[in-house]
Amino acid sequence: MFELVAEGPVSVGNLALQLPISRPAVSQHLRVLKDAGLVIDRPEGNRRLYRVDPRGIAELRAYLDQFWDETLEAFARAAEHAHEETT
Amino acid sequence: MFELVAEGPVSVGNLALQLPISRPAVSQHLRVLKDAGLVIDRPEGNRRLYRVDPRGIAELRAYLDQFWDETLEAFARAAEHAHEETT
DNA sequence: CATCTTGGTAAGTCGTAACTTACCGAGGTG
DNA sequence: CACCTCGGTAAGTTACGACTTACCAAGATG
Repeated sequence: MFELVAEGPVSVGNLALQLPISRPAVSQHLRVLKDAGLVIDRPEGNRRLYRVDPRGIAELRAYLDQFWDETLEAFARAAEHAHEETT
Repeated sequence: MFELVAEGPVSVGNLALQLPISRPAVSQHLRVLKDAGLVIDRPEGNRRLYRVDPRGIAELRAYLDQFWDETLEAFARAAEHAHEETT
């Protein structure tokens, strides 16, 4: 779903065609993604085109980076302890 | 859950104490995270210590980066089209 | 070796996420 | 302005994820 949206602006109906679920189901998925700040939609005449929101992706990346940092810190602490024992 | 594990190596029971769920529930969560490659566990005497797997985090970041790139690409294509129309 | 601690697994319950069909409103088109 | 396409919303069902209790295996400890 998200991967399809990432390929470029797509309409709801178009997405439904490429997925094994109904159009309303797609609509509901998109609402969740939109609420999560991961996609943006804009009206294009009769239809609505959805695309990925770079800011959402960036936010998610930042969140992951936090874990990355904490993991490294934890490693550092563990290494220190090991050193103490050896010392 | 994941945030607690990120703070450093923790035992299953210790996690359960800090969470509003039972120990088996924690165990099951950890199995999912482990299957997803996001955490690693190692036996420590009687207990098992869990910690975040940096490789899993890196993989997830890489995956996100893909969306980031595709989004930028889509933007580039859109910009080109707009240019054509203006030209 | 009896017993305690620790953690994983099994089985079952329960809440809710994900889907369906049916319906409605808005925008395009003859 | 009748009619089509497109998409969101409502209501209902159904499958599944998250939890519980009960049980079992493995390691520590007297």
